Amino acid sequence: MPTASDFERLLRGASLRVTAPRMAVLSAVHSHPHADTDSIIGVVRQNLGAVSHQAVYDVLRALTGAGLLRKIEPQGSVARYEARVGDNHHHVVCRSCGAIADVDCAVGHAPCLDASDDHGFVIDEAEVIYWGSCPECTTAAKSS
Amino acid sequence: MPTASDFERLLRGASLRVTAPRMAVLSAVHSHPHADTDSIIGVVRQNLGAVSHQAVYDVLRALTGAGLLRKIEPQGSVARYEARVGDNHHHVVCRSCGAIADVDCAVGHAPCLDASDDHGFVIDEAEVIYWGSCPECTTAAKSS
DNA sequence: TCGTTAACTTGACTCACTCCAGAAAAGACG
DNA sequence: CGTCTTTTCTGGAGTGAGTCAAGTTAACGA
Repeated sequence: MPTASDFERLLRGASLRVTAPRMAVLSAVHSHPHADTDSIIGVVRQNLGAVSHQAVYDVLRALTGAGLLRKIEPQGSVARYEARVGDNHHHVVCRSCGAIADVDCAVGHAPCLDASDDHGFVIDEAEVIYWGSCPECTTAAKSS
Repeated sequence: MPTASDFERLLRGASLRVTAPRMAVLSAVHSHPHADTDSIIGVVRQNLGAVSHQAVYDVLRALTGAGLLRKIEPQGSVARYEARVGDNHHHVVCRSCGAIADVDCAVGHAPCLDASDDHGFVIDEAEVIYWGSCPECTTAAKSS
């Protein structure tokens, strides 16, 4: 778990101003991976008091743009953010409860980056989402 | 390009009632792959006259549930539908203009379906989205 | 310490999508 | 063919994540 000064260093490294909302958002995402925007707002407000939702949206966009956070939005779910960036990992999401877990890349460092026919597109990233059932839901389904 | 009777057979095969809106939606999706809901509504109205957006949403959900259509929704885009189902193909989407193209599976019939650590999840599908730049945007970016 | 400029606040607004209740049509059965 | 039941369609209101815009506040370099 990174400290406040780590976050500050991250922000300065991205030439972003160091403000309380930004620190709080960074910290919230680090401690709540895959949290949706609303939860992040909640966590930030617990730590800072009143913060406008607009500020949080703003900060999230700024940090995502700077590469400090990553935004993921699986179908049927609202936007979620995570702090693991730059290591090209993927996600499993549970069809019934929506739980998300990280999955490291199965086939080397840039999985499936070779499409069989790329239609002339210049591909720079492959995003993989595994759909399935989480342990809890699998158990629940069996016992019912 | 399938004919009206093909669509009718599809609907009956899925034990769905054959109605004009459904035929029109099927036809629209077949002739406009990756179209968003609004465009589909537009095409359907061109063919049928007045149809409520509600009916189209309803039909799209029914057809998607029956496996006749597939819904895709890349980040930052509204829901789109396509008629290619059951062949496990993926998509490239252009970061700048949002264009979508089909990509056949690169590594056999179920690509990347083996996650290195599945956290106990039972995985039944791997969805891959390639991000990049389409030929038009690549050219435009170079010349500017 | 001061000025510039980026960041934050407030509040209204948009837009894809959903919910609801009633009307209409499709399919089943005699 | 006519009636009944079920499903679908219509129209309109509603929801909620996210955005826009204008004005205020605060970070940071000089």
